Amino acid sequence: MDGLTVGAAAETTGWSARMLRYLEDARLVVPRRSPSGYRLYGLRELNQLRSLLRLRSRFGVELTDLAFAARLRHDHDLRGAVDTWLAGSDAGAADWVDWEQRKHERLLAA
Amino acid sequence: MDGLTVGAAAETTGWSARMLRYLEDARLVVPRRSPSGYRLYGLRELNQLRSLLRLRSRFGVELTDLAFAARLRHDHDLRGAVDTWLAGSDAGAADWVDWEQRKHERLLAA
DNA sequence: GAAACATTGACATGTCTGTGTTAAGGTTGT
DNA sequence: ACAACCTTAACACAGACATGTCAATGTTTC
Repeated sequence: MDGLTVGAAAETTGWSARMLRYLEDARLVVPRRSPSGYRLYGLRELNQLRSLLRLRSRFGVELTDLAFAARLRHDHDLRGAVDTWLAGSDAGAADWVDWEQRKHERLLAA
Repeated sequence: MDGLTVGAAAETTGWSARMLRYLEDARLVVPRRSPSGYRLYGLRELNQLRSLLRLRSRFGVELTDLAFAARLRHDHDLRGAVDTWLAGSDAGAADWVDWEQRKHERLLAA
């Protein structure tokens, strides 16, 4: 029986059982299941849960923020688009001129 | 007359004037001001607004997501913490717990 | 000086997030 | 077999997010 059931995991991590199920829905911390369908939290998941609590309390990170960061990490197109947007938005970006120039040409063409 | 006023900027970009003010509150697109306090949108801001629209429609990126991405880019501590957390929950993590677990999974799958 | 714009501030609303609770039923351990 | 767990599903609700709209007031333009 390696793995804590949802109530035990809740008690040792500080989350509520409800939130553990919610976190699974959000695909942020997904435990494996016993043959009868019980959630089983192993060391890995317990560590994820504890560090997630710290992330929230120390940095005010929302769960949606983390989900987005995960998406950024996996979707390379999205990451490029976001990075480009942020670069254009940062005053100190070195490639800003180039970026603006291309958009300007598109503008004039329209 | 360098810079469009909020209504004109709204019309050429496709946003509403209300949303332009909201985006300024969110610090995503911040125009400069005329001496009397009118918002003045230059090329840079107009480009930001247009590409922001594309980001949303093409990738379903929310404004809060973008704000968080901007925060990630500037707050190095936060970025490290988030990256660490994602590494611990990703399949490709180098963490020993994860490594151990993946070894088991590979064995079981074989 | 009036029309047409701008400003801030507030109220309204629909949707989503985070969380608790409760109901109807399956599983486990003593 | 009975208590104490677990499961999913649903209702509830406060707070935030994304928008619209309206009011009171200042600015630009003709």
